[in-house]
Amino acid sequence: MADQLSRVFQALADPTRRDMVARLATADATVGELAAPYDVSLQAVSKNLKVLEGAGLVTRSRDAQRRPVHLEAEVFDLMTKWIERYQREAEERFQRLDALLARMDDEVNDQPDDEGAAS
Amino acid sequence: MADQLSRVFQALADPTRRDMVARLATADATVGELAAPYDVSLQAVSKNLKVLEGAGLVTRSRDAQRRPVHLEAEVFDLMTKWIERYQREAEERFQRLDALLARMDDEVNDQPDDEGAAS
DNA sequence: GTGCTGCTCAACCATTCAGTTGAGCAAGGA
DNA sequence: TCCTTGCTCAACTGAATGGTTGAGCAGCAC
Repeated sequence: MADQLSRVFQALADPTRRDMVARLATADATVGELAAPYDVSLQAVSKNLKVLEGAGLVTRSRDAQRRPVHLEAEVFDLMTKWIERYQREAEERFQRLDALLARMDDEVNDQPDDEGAAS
Repeated sequence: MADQLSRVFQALADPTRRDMVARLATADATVGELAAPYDVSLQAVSKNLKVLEGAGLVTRSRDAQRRPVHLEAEVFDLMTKWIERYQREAEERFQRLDALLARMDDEVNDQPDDEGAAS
């Protein structure tokens, strides 16, 4: 099976599942409540919940016949950590490039009559 | 076609593509360079790059026969904005629940002999 | 018990996806 | 000019995905 990070990204790649997560952020809900707004079968919603559950984004408990669904928001950290790492690396690289360009610019300005400076 | 946010999540759901993004964070690379570490055909890598490109995570330019690949890190913001919104909502909800529990606890402590306090 | 509600499981189907191979194209280098 | 390099496109394949329907089960209500 894929690693959790892959499963989280995969789970959120579907607009319906993202919408479910969005709604669960404000309140827990039963499968039926979650299914109501969508024009698909209850079974399809149940399947999507299984995907979210497999990614660790959601847990299901039991209350008589109902299976209330609860959002586990901590899993978001997995993603944000990954994203921020490479966002930061790319940003730092951009800064270095910027500094390099500035330095080259300075050298040109410091020696305006250098025979190599003009093209 | 799916919306961009879906395409970004979808693109990053694959470990190979995430690894490519990770490597592109430190330096641009050609298709061949990117393909080198993986045990798949060049065409497969080219296809994965197309997915990343479709998500806006990457752009390709031209340098003679080579097609240098460049990471566009700004797209990460799309994801982090989505994530942070619902992370925040879930967090606030948790805070409210916490406050409610604290308030209930206070009421019990304030009126310890209330006939309704004990079950 | 019987029946209703809320949900899951199993089987199936169409579509998408990640990989393959084979062909071909653009841009130097001989 | 022909060859090599670096890559893309097209067609195919097997596996996974997202949906369907039908059956069935757990937990109340009667």
